[in-house]
Amino acid sequence: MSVTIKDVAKKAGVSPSTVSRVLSNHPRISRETSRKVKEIMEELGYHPNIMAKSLVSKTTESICVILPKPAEELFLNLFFMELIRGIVAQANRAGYDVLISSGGNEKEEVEAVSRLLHGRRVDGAILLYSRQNDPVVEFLKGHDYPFVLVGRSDSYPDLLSVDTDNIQAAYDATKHMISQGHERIGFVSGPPNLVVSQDRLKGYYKALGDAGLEVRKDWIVEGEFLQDSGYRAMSFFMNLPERPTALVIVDDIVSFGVLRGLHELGYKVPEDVSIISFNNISLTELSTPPLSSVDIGIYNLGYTASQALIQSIRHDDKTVLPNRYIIPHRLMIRESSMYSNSK
Amino acid sequence: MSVTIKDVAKKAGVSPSTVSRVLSNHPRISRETSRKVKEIMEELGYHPNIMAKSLVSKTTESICVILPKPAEELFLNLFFMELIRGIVAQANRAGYDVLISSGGNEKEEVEAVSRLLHGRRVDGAILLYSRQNDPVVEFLKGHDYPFVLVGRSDSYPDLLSVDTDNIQAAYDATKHMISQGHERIGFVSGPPNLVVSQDRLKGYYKALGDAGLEVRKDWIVEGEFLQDSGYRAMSFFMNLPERPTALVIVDDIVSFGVLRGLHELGYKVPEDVSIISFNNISLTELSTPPLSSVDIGIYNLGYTASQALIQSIRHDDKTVLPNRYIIPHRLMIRESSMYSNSK
DNA sequence: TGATTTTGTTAAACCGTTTGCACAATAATC
DNA sequence: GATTATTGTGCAAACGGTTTAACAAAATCA
Repeated sequence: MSVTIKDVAKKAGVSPSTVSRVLSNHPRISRETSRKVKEIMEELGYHPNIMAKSLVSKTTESICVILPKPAEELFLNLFFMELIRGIVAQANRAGYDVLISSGGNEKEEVEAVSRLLHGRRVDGAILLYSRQNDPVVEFLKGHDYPFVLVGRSDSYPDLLSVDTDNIQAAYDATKHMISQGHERIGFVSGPPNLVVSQDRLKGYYKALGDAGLEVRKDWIVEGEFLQDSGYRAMSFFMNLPERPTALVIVDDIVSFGVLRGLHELGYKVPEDVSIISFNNISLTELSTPPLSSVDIGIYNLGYTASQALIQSIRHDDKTVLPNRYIIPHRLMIRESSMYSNSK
Repeated sequence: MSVTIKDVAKKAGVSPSTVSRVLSNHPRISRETSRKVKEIMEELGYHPNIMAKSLVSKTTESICVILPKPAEELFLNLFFMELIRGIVAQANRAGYDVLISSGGNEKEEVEAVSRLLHGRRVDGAILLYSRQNDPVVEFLKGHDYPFVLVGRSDSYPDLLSVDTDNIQAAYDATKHMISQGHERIGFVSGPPNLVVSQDRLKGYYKALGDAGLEVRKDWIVEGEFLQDSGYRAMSFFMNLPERPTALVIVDDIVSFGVLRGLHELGYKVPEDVSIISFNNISLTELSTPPLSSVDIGIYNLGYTASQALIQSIRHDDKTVLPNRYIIPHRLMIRESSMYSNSK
């Protein structure tokens, strides 16, 4: 049927092993033989059978990405796609293929991962934003399979992971507001049990502290990563006798809620309230006004995760590799915070 | 190292072939043997080596998805992720794995696909929104590999494809505006060379015709799938002596531009202008006001594509399969078009 | 009861590669 | 010129399964 190494060997008048050696650039193959064999391969349209190859080499040159179960927060799709792009780009460059898998629930996820790794279909796995006590993590750890975590590295500080420095990111965002002249800066946080919420809050505290500004509990509101949370936070702030003039918001999607609320009440952004949030999903440029946001380099997160995983797969244990990568962030200042608050 | 079929065989006191037969539910295996072997497999933690299996079976139980080269229009990410979710869900259910691939340019894409299919790494491919004269399509067609097109089926009417009935979708959207009492309905189209723009325009014409409404060339504007296009279309319309009271817009992202422009000029949606657009990407609910949109079932497109491809891979040529699947759409009516225009 | 069919199992070949070892031919060394 | 190293290639055994053909034992038939 399809042309094999033997066909090439026969036609070239050499043994299959020689052909194989030509393929892998074995040093002991003569210039001449190599040339001839390659010619025949071209002529016959030979393509190595990846399955056969990985059967003997015990390595598949591919990795898998486990998508968290169906994202309730739809906008996460933007996140994931960007991550996947980064992952695929780097993997392909390194000669690896990427397999996407997802399960309806945790049990199915473990089954999928188990099939892929036990069945020797992939060499390692990338986990996206895993929750704490993730059974998939336990599985992978238990079987010593190579894998890398994207985000939430704090839940598993000893594991290979790629993450954002959320404390610093929040520090920078808050600092930006301060440098615009704001002194009354509120914070809209996410679910308090998530490390990302905690870290961003910490950065906010730190920036206020460093600037000698007072922390006011009533200028901090917790919520979900949902538009509605933003809306509610906004009405809370706007009803205060003393209102913040700037808001640092834990996620872009929450900002959309805030924007909408402010718009309904007739407040102007950034004149009445300045806003900056996190993640810089592609919608931030589209909102009215365009939203300042901390770009956390999502593509880069994926790219680096892929790289780290492949490195760890190929690793020969002679040297020791870093197990934690922090991707730099940067402020994307847009209209929503372009206003100098001169008292 | 890892436990093989032979280990199981030895421990169970049977031959490897028997174990293999147990695995594939061969009818001639006795109840008793099967039970015992399965027990041992469980005990030893046996997992079949997929590589070995597919080496002999010449089938990999996996498919690949070719991502178009880096989307300039970022929002396409939402599209793709949703599609991929659908593809992966159905593939996994059918016992197939999904491999994601993307190339920086057309040449690389062909190389990637060639490696995957010639190398017997995957059994078939899914192409997302391929352009016309796609070299990847030519490659797959030329080698008789199974594949399916998502969208743009009109460029290749004879190939297996999954698509939306864009004419009908636009017809329905326009009809909706008419039923709200609008008689001056404008259309914001996309690039005129794309089949999707053409089809949606056709549907718009048809609906107007059926309702006995006049088609006015100055109420039709062409542009890109970009926010800016919407903005420009909006200013064009608003400067006309006789302005439309409703707009049918070829894509959600374009609508965002329109919304923004209207907002800046102080027009109210839907009171001054009603709006509906297409695709219902997850942002439509977030805009101010929430945007009416024709949901084209993106997840479903992916799901069906996956199904169709796997069916075609497994197909035994005895029966003939449909080669074109149309995914139903439905109107998602939100605030932007909830206004009865009584003259 | 002997012949025939059915049932359950196995031995061996094969799928397409890689790779350790052997070996001849050539080159380098003394 | 004999000895040793180097270079280029082939043989055959894996890798972990599936599958064809063969066969003994049990069941069915006449």
